[in-house]
Amino acid sequence: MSQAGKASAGVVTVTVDVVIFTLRDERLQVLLVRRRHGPHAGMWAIPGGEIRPGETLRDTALRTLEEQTGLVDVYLEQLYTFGDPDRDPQQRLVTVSHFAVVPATDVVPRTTDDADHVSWCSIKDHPKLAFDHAEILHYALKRLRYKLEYTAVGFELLPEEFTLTELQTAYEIVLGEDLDKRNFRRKILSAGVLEPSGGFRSGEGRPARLYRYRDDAVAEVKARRLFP
Amino acid sequence: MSQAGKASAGVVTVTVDVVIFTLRDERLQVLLVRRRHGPHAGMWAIPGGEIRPGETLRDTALRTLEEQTGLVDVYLEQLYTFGDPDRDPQQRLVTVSHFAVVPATDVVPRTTDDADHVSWCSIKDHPKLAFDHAEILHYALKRLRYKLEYTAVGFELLPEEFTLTELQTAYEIVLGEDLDKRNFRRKILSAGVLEPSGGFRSGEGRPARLYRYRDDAVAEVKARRLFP
DNA sequence: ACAAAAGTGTTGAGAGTACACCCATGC
DNA sequence: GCATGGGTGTACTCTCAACACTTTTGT
Repeated sequence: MSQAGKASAGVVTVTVDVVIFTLRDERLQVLLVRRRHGPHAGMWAIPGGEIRPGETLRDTALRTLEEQTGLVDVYLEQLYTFGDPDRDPQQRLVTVSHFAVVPATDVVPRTTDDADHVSWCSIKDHPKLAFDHAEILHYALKRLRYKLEYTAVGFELLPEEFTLTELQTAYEIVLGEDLDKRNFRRKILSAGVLEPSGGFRSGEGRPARLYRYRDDAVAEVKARRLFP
Repeated sequence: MSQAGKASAGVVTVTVDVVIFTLRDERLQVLLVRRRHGPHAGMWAIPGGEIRPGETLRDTALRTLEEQTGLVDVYLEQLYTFGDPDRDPQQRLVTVSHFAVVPATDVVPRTTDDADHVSWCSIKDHPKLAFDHAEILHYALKRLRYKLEYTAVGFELLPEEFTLTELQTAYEIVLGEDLDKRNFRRKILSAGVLEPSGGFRSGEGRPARLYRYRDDAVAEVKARRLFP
């Protein structure tokens, strides 16, 4: 292929994108922005931006998160790095994608210098996205579902206190399948990661006991081995 | 922090590193190179290099792999991207790390323009490494062990034909624990991913039946759910 | 015949799954 | 008193883990 010598790979722009998940209106949603500038101006995209000197990649992601939602201290992890040479016609663009999970609260998205519209959007019905962002979104969803099965990310979707039915509903929405109430409760309680907060939530029927996630809980992974 | 405007994050160098695993001498080993140039000249490091125009990140990793080992068509996956601002004092260096798994054959490492020594090295007894490469190595090992439990990477460590005892030994070496022979054989055979090649390997005792991995096998993941 | 490695079954314990009714509250 | 959602237990199946002896070959 190309025989460009070393130290001359040309100008490379490194950006960080963050797929921000939440639960709203009984659906799994992501935050999207409409780009104000650049070759994809006017198109919807995953929020993000260039890395700045002195920032770690995670710093850049956290900054993006705060700029768009005002939230700090949320669940965030690095996802995958996309760097195909033709993903942006203007420049060599390498994007380190992340995903974040924020609680189902009333977060008001904020516009920024780069984005003239910001909006929550259902995962299964999103507009056409800039670059290869649709691919990133799919990958993030796959990973979220996957991690839900063997880690405690699920709790990040809910506010600090929640009922068991709310938790079950969150799992059902993300996994896209129904779960048995009695089995769900037995399993989640026997895992020992929840504690009753003491409060109750009153609604239409019998009040539901509120729980919180024990932060001293070790949400350990016990994958069933496929082979050995 | 720094208020560098957009499109001015300065010069960023993007490199791709590849942690190459193999089995040699009853140990899990990785390929290391001794750097010929740069701030870490004379130090051992994980092989890799800068991305070139027209190359995908995977292309760069595959090229590195071929330059160092001559191997093509091996197992390779992206691992994690490291980009802390202080990992190289000279420049902003973002490294997309990968890991590869190559069969336990007699691969002769090759030196390159960048590396005056190349050598296999036991994973648990490696020299001090340049940059944050020790961290990358640890992370790669963790991921390899992890994937071994729910995918078919294990087979990539062996030549095309192998005995069940060889396969079990490979698993034991990587996982660092002993496995029960009967349970191992029952489980691996009932998974339906192996087929007898028809041959036998003669050694000290009774000849062992040779197997190969069925490339039409779907090595599906069945993680046991932790919570729901 | 003996050394050396290959090969082979059973049992008990724990986890997963399917399934239907009573309970506490607000109106 | 009734509608609404909260809360509870049991039986069957399947997978996992522990465990020891026979078979085939080379010398």
